[in-house]
Amino acid sequence: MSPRKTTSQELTREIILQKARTTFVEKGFQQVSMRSIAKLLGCSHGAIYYHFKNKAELFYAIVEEDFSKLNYWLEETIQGSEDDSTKLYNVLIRFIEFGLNHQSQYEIMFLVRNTEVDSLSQEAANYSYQKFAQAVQSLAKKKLEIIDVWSAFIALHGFVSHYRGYVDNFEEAKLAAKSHVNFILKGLNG
Amino acid sequence: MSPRKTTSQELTREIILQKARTTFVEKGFQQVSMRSIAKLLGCSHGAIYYHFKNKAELFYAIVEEDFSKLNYWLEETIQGSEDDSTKLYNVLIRFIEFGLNHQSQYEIMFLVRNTEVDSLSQEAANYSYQKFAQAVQSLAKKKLEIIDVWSAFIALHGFVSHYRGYVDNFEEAKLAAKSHVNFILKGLNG
DNA sequence: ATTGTTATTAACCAATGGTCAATAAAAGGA
DNA sequence: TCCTTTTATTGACCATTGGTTAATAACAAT
Repeated sequence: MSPRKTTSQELTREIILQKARTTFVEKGFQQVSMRSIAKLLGCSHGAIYYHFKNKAELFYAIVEEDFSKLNYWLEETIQGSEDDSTKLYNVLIRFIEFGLNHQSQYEIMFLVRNTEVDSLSQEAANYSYQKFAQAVQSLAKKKLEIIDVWSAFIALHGFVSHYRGYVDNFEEAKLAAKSHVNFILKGLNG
Repeated sequence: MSPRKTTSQELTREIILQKARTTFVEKGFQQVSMRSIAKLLGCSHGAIYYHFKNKAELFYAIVEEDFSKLNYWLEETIQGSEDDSTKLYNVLIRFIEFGLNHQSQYEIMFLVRNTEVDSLSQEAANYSYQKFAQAVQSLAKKKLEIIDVWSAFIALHGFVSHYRGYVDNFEEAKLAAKSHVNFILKGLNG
């Protein structure tokens, strides 16, 4: 009989995002229901729909934050003080690192082909790829074919796309990642 | 008031598989419901559960057939009469070709991390990789590191995993596929 | 005919994503 | 202080989903 909580315990966008993030990261998009998030928040599922249009939009709000983190990270690597070949290596490794440490987000951005989330994520994914391509091209020893940069990206994507679910974080796949990156560098430099 | 149809139109495992296959391939695992298959078959969804334990098992029965096709195809390529480097190229291309022409099946085998289908698909996926690794190793010019074979596989997987959903079949991504395979060959031979 | 097996139905269950009228708390005047 | 408007929340409701199961009709064997 209390259709509204007192100010102190009111539901904010930020509080929802915070709780939803950890839950999505733990269990993945499909396995999390709006009702389960509501239960964790101690509110009704209807309340969440007041703050977010639907499940996809709630999720996307989370994803967006993380992707700007990735872009920033790539940018930072380019600006760094190491020599170019080290930087290039780092860009590739860090892409994998990001993918495996933000599996749920990576899934939505680069894997899910669900019409619900598609139009939103497509744009951001493209932007992130542009950042990546730009980084690789500016750091490579020789002038690269754009198609080879694309292949390098696809090969990285394959790594993340496979190891996601098998490992919990980047650390667990670090060795394999390093070796895979060296394989890709052979493709780029050869 | 007719809890059973006459013999001529009886529901068999084969008829279900046939109809379900085309539907799954068209729309993907998640987008197809047991009820929608039943509607196409002109029976109730309960009837399907008589023939298959659940949705995952029905789908897996379909996947299994297609994967034995892939294994056979790889085998056939190794046995062929071309020279080894052509054969190697073909093995890589054909893996992609299979992936893009059987997207729904590929998804379940190599992408889905859903506990419902997992234990079943894991085995078959492993077996297919063994076939692939064996083929690549026997066809390469020089003795390959197993980790490099693995990287090649992961890189191919990335290609399929990305283009699935964007293209309807292999033909539409053929050019990109050829270029990607050449990229991978540089990694293997360099 | 009787019996047992096989196939099919339809009613049922618990979840899900999503909508919406009702309503109470808060905020802002007068 | 009282009245009004805005804002946030609830919970009942809807359609759809995957899955279960008792009832029963069709068939085959005896």
